[in-house]
Amino acid sequence: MSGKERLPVTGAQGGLLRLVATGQAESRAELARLSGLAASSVSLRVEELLEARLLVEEGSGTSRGGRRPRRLRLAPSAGLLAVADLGAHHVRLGLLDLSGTPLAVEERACDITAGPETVLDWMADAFDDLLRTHAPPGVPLRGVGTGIPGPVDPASGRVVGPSRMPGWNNYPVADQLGARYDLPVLVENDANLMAVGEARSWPGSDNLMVLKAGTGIGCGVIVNGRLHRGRGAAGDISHVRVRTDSSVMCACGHPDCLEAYASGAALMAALAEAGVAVDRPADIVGLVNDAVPEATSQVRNAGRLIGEVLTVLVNFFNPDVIAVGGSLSAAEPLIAAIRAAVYERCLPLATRDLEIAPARAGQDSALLGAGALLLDAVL
Amino acid sequence: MSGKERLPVTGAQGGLLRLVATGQAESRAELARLSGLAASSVSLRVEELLEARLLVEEGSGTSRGGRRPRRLRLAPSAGLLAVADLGAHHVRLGLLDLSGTPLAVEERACDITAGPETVLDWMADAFDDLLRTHAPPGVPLRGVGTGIPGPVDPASGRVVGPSRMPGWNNYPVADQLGARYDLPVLVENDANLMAVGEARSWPGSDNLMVLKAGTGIGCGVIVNGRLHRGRGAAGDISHVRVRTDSSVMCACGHPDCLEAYASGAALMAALAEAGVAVDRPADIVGLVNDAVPEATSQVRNAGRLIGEVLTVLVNFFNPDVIAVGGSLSAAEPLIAAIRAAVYERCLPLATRDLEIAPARAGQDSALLGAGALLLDAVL
DNA sequence: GTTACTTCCTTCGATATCGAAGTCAAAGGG
DNA sequence: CCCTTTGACTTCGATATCGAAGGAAGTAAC
Repeated sequence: MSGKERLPVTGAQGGLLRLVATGQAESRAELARLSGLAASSVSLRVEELLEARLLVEEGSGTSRGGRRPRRLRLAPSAGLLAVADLGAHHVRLGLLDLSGTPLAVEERACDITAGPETVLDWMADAFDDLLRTHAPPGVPLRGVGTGIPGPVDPASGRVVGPSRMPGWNNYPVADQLGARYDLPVLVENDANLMAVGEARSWPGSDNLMVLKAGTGIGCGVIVNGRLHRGRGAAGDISHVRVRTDSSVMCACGHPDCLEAYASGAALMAALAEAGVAVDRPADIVGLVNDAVPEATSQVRNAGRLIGEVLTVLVNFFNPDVIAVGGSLSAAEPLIAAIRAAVYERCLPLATRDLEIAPARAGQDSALLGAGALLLDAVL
Repeated sequence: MSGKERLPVTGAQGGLLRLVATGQAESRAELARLSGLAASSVSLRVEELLEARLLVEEGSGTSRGGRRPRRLRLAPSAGLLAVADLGAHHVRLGLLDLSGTPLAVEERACDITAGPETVLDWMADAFDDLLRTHAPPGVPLRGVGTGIPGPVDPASGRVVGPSRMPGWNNYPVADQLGARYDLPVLVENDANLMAVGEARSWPGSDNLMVLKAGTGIGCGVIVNGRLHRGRGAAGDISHVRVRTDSSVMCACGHPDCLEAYASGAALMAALAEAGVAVDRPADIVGLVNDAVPEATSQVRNAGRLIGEVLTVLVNFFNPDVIAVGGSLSAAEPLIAAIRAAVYERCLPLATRDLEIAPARAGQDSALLGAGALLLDAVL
């Protein structure tokens, strides 16, 4: 993360603006409760933010038994964020306002193997396109962020030892974007962004795991409401050894990695061998819905293997929620099999209040997550 | 945790006092740096704390190139904490000053199966003994805490579903201690306390796992410098399924739990079967040091199994440190086998800066941890 | 309609914090 | 030795925050 220009706010104002932007607070009273500031101080700061045209007052909210609150909203003209979610073959691009609401989202084909210079330049051009076509006039861009389908060193914004991204190793992604934009820049692993985006859909749950079941298997971890990065590699579960009868060598050099059995790529390979050819992992969901036996049994087996890995993590981490996203998550047998494995084997204490459910935030969750993290950099 | 009386400090004073108590700061300048307060504000607050006789000025520290700092210490008369670490057959009892330094520690035999009323009353009597014999006159007791060898619900201070503690299930431990002391009371799982105590010995490491290898296998997790509780059960790894040839049923009702193979209890049973009888898990260390082949091979195997479980957690959680404590940790082959398994199988990115080492805090780590957590409740 | 109560928000004097400037006390270099 | 530099505090006026009190605007019950 790097960046220079920030919103023209001082100390306490930033915190208040953030509470409004994230939707946690809609009135001065809520701001006072959540920020811990005195109600009088909140009123003063809000007055300044209204003056600065970063907030607007808009009608009134619903009464909670007394006077109705005056509803506060982020001014539409406060700023924009340009965010991307880079995948192996596609990119999702989005333009968000500062509250994280998408103004425009589009998906384009993009070959990540073309190398970082090409892809990032192309991405920046696409951002410029989006801004030209969808940005209201006079609204400034405040930040730029992208998700990367591989490990990212959070401090330097570099890609570190990615598996399917030739030419990207150790490339300073954040620096290059920063050179073009002179704004706060965010570069983060895609599963981590997805976790942050998803977390907003689970208010009250401070500890969650977000599983991304697509071509690969990714996982993002939210601890105490914040993204857990560890030393930059946290959340990786794809190269955990699973208990199986057969033995398969994974690309990482170890035998019997979860990814070699339960990823979308592995499922596609197994189905092809059984005579059922599909192009993309998402197509497997269609096969399952059409009750193609090979597909259902493969997906169920993948769910069981994933679930067995999760048992360890559930006992250890004891999350409130496991949200399952990614293109395979639409296959019901997958989640059913995960649930079965976890609930059977985990400690009752750990599963007592555990919810295992499909992700709620939808396809844009990584974009929303990028917006949420960028907001922290902007304020 | 419950409690009423606190130290007579207001807002900012508490934070400063804590920084001194935890040893993070020794001078006004350090307090200013760490607290984020202005140097002038720090001086004012420190003046008040000196006035209140909670801090004392004591000589001067070493210069960092300029004027020497005036060293600040917690006043010995600021208060005491009474803490205990309840085990299956023994209790360690300690009297700490507010900076967590033990004034007195002793270990007594104690049968936890006697039930909570008996044990807790006995414990309180033991605290009173300690206070009579070792407390300087006029120094008030500020808090009471104990570790429990089983799961504890952090909110209510109750024991929840313990395995080897008949009669304790759902017992309101915190309430009973609170009824006798009218002070802040802390009740926490023993491995968690150990983790908190150990964390202080690893400055700069914000994410650590502390493994307790004794009669059972426990684990405490520090995330971002703070104890991770999850929903109250976090850190449990003893009932994770391990990969083995044979199949053993665990007391929890599932086959092949880690505890059934790698705990001190399991090792003792296996050694007895091989004709080598020992009384306590700690005795196994002696056998290993005497190069008794059965013992060494059993311990090494236990280390391998523990290490294989840790691989999953290292990839997922990506800690800075895994500290191994408990009575078995003195056996070098145990840690060596853990290291071998983790370094062989984990992602290089995850093990790049990972340190796997014996616990540094020694036998009193749980007592120190109880002191550290109590300090938060007291300030 | 009247009364009681709740919640939202503002006013205003008391208090806490900040930060720039200054003092104090050491280390290090000719 | 004297000077410069560095860091550790203090002083003091400017600023931000607090909190008690009160007005504003609603709900709920009778």
